[in-house]
Amino acid sequence: MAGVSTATVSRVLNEPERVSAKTRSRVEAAVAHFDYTPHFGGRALASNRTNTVGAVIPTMENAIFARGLQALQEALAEDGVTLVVATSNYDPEREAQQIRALLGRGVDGLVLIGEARDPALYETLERRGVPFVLVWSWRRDCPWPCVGFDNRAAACAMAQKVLDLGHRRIAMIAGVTHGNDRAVARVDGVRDALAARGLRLDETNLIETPYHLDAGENAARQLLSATPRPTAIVCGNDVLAAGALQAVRSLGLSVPADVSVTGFDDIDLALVLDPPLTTVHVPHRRMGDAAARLLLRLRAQEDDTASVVFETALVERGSLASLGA
Amino acid sequence: MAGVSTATVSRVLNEPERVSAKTRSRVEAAVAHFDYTPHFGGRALASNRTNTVGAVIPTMENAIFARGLQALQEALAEDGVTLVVATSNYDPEREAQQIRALLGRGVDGLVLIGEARDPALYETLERRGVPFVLVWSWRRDCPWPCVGFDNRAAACAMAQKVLDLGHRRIAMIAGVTHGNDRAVARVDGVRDALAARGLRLDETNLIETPYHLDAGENAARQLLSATPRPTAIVCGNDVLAAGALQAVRSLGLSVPADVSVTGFDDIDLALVLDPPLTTVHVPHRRMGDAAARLLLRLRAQEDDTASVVFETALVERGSLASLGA
DNA sequence: GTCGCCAATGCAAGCGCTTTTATTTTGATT
DNA sequence: AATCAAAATAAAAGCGCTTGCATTGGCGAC
Repeated sequence: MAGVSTATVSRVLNEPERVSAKTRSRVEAAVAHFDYTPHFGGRALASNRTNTVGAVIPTMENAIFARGLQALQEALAEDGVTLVVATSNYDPEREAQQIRALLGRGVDGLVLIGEARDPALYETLERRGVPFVLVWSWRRDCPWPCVGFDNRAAACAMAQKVLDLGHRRIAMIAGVTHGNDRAVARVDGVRDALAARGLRLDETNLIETPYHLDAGENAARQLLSATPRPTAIVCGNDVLAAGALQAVRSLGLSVPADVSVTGFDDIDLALVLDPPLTTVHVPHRRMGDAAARLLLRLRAQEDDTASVVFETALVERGSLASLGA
Repeated sequence: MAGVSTATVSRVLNEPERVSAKTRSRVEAAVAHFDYTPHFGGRALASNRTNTVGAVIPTMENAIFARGLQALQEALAEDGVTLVVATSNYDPEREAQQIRALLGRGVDGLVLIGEARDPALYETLERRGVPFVLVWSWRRDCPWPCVGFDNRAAACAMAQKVLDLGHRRIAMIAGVTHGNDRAVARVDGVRDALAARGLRLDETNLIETPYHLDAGENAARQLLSATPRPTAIVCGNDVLAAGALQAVRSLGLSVPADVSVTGFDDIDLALVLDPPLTTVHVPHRRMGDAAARLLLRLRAQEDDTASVVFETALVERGSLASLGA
């Protein structure tokens, strides 16, 4: 209709500056007139790019991932890249499936949570030449590009704080550590802090449980049934801590007078609890944003593709108090 | 390598039963050996299907959508369909963009939130023949397939309950109604209940605000500064209600002794608040699931493609009490 | 043994786009 | 006006897959 070849139309759509203003406007008029949209498949086939990146997260039901994804998506959208999200429900097997499924869909890049993963998977990724970024975890000398923070150090700092306030009978409700390096690191961090004071986290004071409200509540109830009962419960995330708070309340005890409780992540929930949670603030949105940028740089084969590490901050609110205060 | 034509390979991958067992296993071996994955673009181009459905939601940061999406995705995955998610941030303009972007990506179907939308968009959708399902809203005679509940009736029931408990000075914190039929319906529902008793929601007792904790808190503070102050605040969702609870607390008042507060949605948050929220329970997961099934039926051109309406339930917890109790 | 039929497979034509190469147009320069 | 380089456009060759149709081979019936 514009009286030009398809090649020119393609150029108008992809590199408008290479087409003369006159032709361009004619083509654009035709495009608008027919409400034309390029066929995705044809495009992907011919150019071998999909402008799509995939993310595999454990679950959307945890606010931390939801928020990070939101930022990720927004940053990618700025570069015309679409985000495809899949969930693994904290199951390594399922995560591998989802990654393969996304590769099959021709994603140009991947965002994955954490580092714990079958080496064969990393091999596949490298062989295919699909760039990827690991988010949420970070450790020195990680061989892959990552955007995260030091879970272990952050958990250690939190435990130290608890110790500084005089607590000695400290228990922990951790997330399921199988296939979850963040959960592992958080436990290790707490252990580090205790060890520095010659203490240790014995089996009865450590419960590993899914990141759910109920699970946290049950775990806390169990921990609090010990005699003497712990004076502080360090939790693997805020959701578990919220559950713990429920348990304490239901046992007729009070936080922090009888038991202190700490969280991790600093989601909105932490703020509305009563008492508000002392927790570790993690910059979710900024991580999502940084992950997007790093992935885009990797995709463009740019030089500056160093991992990004974020600082966390201990946020003191009401759920942690000094012993006997 | 398997000594067969590409046509046969294609059949093995798509309609295995049409290939003899012997050939099939040879092809499968070759596929496994080379770790072959079909090229998505080629596939999409030749078959004109992508096995992808798109969803445009306001935000992932609200737990209700996160949970619904999770269910949606799981149900779609059972049929080998991938979900692509985009967000509009409650902006109709942006929603339209995202819908067009998804259409451009060749999605085979769409899941959209609510019904309020430029007719031109619906036209485009129909012209393209892309099936879609509207979720979260439902009203009698809605011309499009939808999976939702009657927001208006539910809000009305909640307001009625508040009235039944003796409250007369009732205020409301609503979500932004522009482009959001759910928010509109909830306000209307409350108005219905009040009107039935000869009352009305005047301007000073209705604040419209984004669905954020802070926003809810500010709105509640403003409402509570009136003299005489309202004895009950009905909120457009649980997040706003949580904010309202904060405001009440910060003013040195107590819930429900001084002010009652109600929510809507029944997210986890409602349960951990103190007092726990009286709210409207909405079956998020079941809606996501039902939406997936309906969309798959539409895609397959099946007959049974009627809209699905869910019942909501009023959940009484501690944040609402009878006046003067 | 031959024929016919059906199941299994191969052949080959696209699907709608991008991109390289070739051609035409433009316009600046002499 | 003629020339030439540069800019703009057209031509055409695929990209990797699916699918309608043609072909083959195997097998039962006569």
